[in-house]
Amino acid sequence: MSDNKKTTRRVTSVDVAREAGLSRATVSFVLNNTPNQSIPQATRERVLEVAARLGYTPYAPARTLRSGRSDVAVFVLPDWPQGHTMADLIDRAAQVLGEAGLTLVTHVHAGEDDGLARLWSALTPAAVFGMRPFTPQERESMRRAGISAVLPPSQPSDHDLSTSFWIRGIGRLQAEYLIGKGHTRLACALPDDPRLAALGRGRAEGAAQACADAGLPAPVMSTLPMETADAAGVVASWRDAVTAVCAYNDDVALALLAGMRTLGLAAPGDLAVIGADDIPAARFAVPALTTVAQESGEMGARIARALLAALEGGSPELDFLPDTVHVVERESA
Amino acid sequence: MSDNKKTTRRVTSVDVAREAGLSRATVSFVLNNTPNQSIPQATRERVLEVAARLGYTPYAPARTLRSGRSDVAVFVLPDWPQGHTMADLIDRAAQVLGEAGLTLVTHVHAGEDDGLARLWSALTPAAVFGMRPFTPQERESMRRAGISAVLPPSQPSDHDLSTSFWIRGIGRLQAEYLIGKGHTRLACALPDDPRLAALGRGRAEGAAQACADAGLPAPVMSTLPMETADAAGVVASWRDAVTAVCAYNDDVALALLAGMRTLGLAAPGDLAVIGADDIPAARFAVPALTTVAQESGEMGARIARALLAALEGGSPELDFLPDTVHVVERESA
DNA sequence: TTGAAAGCGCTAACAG
DNA sequence: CTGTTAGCGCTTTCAA
Repeated sequence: MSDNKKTTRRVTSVDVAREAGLSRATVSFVLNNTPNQSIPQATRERVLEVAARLGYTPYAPARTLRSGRSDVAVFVLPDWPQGHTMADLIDRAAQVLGEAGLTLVTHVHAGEDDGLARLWSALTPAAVFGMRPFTPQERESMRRAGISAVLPPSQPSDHDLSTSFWIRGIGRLQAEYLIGKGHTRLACALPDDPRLAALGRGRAEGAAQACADAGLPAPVMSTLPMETADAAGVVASWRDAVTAVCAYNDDVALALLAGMRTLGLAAPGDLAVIGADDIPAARFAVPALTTVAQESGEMGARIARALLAALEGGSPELDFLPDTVHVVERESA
Repeated sequence: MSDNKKTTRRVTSVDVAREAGLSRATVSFVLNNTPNQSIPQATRERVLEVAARLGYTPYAPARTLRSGRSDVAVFVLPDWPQGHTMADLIDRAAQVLGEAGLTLVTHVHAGEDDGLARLWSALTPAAVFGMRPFTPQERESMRRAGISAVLPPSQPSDHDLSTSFWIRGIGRLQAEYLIGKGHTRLACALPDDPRLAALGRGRAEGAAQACADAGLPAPVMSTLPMETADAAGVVASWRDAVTAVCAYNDDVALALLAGMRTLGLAAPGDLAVIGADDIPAARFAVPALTTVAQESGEMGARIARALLAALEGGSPELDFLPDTVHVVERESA
């Protein structure tokens, strides 16, 4: 009749020990499979049985406090909307990390305040991955929080995602594809959303690089409003000067196509359009959108493995190689 | 020259106390703004200054171990791709929770293994929100982990998101809109992706409810493959029997439109189509897609407030009322 | 083979 | 007004 008044007290290893008639040490040994301990099979089973029966769960804070290491990895995401690409990446990364005993969580951070410091002190992650390089201050706060595995590393380099192959490579691949089709005057359609500005610039730089490598003039850079009429205006402004465009992503490409339709222009005849990300809507567009897709799951796995390596004390090797990205050829380019 | 060999030791409150020539207790009091303590302003400033200079950060595990409460909230997300809607929801929820001192992280969980139990014991969250009701086992594991604020609550009810207004309301609103336009024979286009099956069913049930309420026959239920040709097949199978369709979401609606185009059919003349979620691509479709949009930010705030209330010991009141969702009328219906 | 005990960093009751 | 102290639950040496 008398139900427990408050929330029932947590089941600790002491409870298990008492119930099993053993000491906490013994319990801890079997629960952690501590090597170099000769525990009789009978005792072992006894502990396991009692633990299960009592519903014992190790208590993370105590464990972390004692061992100095937590089992949490954090991916810090920017506040712009994430799509399938990121979802796949996270899924695979979580899987790889999980196999190594780490639990992956994500945290979206707009980058304004001191939010990240709060994150470290609320979570004490063992490893952190960010979509953009961390500032020296952020890096310092992580060091203080004792986080040893951080990606990307401090030196801006190829590891810097906003300039890495992962980002620039997309633009480069778009431009190379278009150039391969015989186009010589390109444009880059940049995203309207200010949060996407840096990414947009990164991808456009990749495209510019490809043009330079091919001895072509630099692409025209235009930011593309996400309204059909405004998009049409931008398209009109390109008249004759460009024959193909690298859109920041598929959403932008779709806006472009809509603007062109308004003007009575068709892709790829009047203007070739290539997108990025291969969202579900891309294949259903008219014309079906040619786009760049990424093996984001594979990238997630690589990130996870790099993080794990860093945890082991190695220096994180993170390479976003061309093999993780490819063109999906449809009709628009 | 000699750089510190290992990772420099963590700065603890003892360090601050020593440096400031005070005791840890005093330091703790000022750092936590403990009430009912009369600390001279001078001492207070001294502590703050030293703490800042040394770069002191409280250590979560110790704090949590001692106080029995963590500052972490977790949103458990299903493994299907999340879009803008969820991003907005999470952003706002994080903001509201942040103001209350809680840090929000998300974790994607496919629902297969014991992943959630691992999550609790790696994180010790104070509050948890899930997109779907938790199973009794999961609920039990949370209880054991001492998590007091959980949403949705145990009793399947309106709070059960897969049957709540949040989900069913979408389908209901789609159908009501279509019925309001004079349609009497509806179909529901369900998602192909098995991960989306439950959600799809929920939305379709809402639509069926609306038909029943209007004295109309139940809608035809068809799952729609995400391939133009296959989608066309489904559309063809509806011939004459349906004049309007509620698509699970905008991606499905776009596939539908593509299939119709193949058949030489146009919306809304031959078949009216309404989507859900209002993705960016919706407005650029031909014809522009009429869809149902949600005030997901507002919902995020409500979830956060309900969680906070639960933490205070109140019973979580979570209502997804009609005011969080509305039709965006464009051309396809 | 198992038990006793120390201590991780922090908070809060209790002394002084 | 400030310092001393007792644990929170866990791991892990060290002894028995």
